[in-house]
Amino acid sequence: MGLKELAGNNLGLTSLDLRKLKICFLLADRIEIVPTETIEKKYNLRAGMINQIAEQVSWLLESAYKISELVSDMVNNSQHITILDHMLTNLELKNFLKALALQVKFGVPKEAIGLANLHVPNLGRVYIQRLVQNDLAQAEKIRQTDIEFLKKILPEKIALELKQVVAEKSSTSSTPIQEVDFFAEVKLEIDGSTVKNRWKVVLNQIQHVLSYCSFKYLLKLVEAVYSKPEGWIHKLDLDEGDNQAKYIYRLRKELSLKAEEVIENNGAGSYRLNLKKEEVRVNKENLVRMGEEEIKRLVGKL
DNA sequence: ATCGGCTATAGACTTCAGCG
DNA sequence: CGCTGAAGTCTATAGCCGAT
Repeated sequence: MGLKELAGNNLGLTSLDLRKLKICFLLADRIEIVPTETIEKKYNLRAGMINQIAEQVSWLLESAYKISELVSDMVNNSQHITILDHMLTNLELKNFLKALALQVKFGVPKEAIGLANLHVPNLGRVYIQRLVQNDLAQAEKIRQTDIEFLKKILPEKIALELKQVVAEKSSTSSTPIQEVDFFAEVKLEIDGSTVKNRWKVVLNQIQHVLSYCSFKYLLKLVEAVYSKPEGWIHKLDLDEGDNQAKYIYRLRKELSLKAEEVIENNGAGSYRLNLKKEEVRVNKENLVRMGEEEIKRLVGKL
């Protein structure tokens, strides 16, 4: 059904319904990279208004995503699971909301979210569409593409900038770039500054100050996320002796975590952080500045 | 206050010998 | 061979204590 039929209002929709539908159609067009000029004419709105609508709707979608995440956490900890809860815990729904929020925000198709999220200056929807049409939606593909070809489909300055950003992204990550999750947000931040002998970290937007021992354990777990397959580190690599369970227990307690939440155990004597590399940010400068040899050594491996 | 050594206990899970 | 129960392993959670 197009706008004209809707405007004819054969379905007896209220004007409020029509307004909502108009925004839906508008945003859908925008995601499919219909040129802004066309959208302006079709919906009789100017670009500024269109961007504002996208911004607001994206924010609401992002909120819906956050709620779905919270509810699923609550449900995971409860015994009573209804069909509704299943819908809310559904990973697909969460991912859908998150992706849609970003799609609406940037006004690009799903496969181009990562590209838009690179925030390359002046790389707007239209240029992104050219990249998508040339099967260059993934950073890795752009990395492998000759700069001369990029210059043909993008203005030279943007092409050079894009190449550079993509190269930087891959050098900070040891895995191939296609595995990088562009949706990832920082969940754990190792700040590394100290407050009265306690070390600052931020987990899920909540700040904690850890004892040296707990902090060291956390840093070792982070290092394993970077260096080991699946991020598992055996307790004997964590520490000598046989107190590891106790120290992990103390670390969890200082982070207000329950067992198996964020810090997992695999039943074979290994522990890991249930986080992706992209979800962890380490302030290396701070850590090195503290001058602790052991900490410096760990930072060197990141 | 923090750390690390030692100890204990409950519970989940695995292994294995012995039995029918 | 499959089943069962005992023994063993591993973890989470603790407590106590002495050193710093």
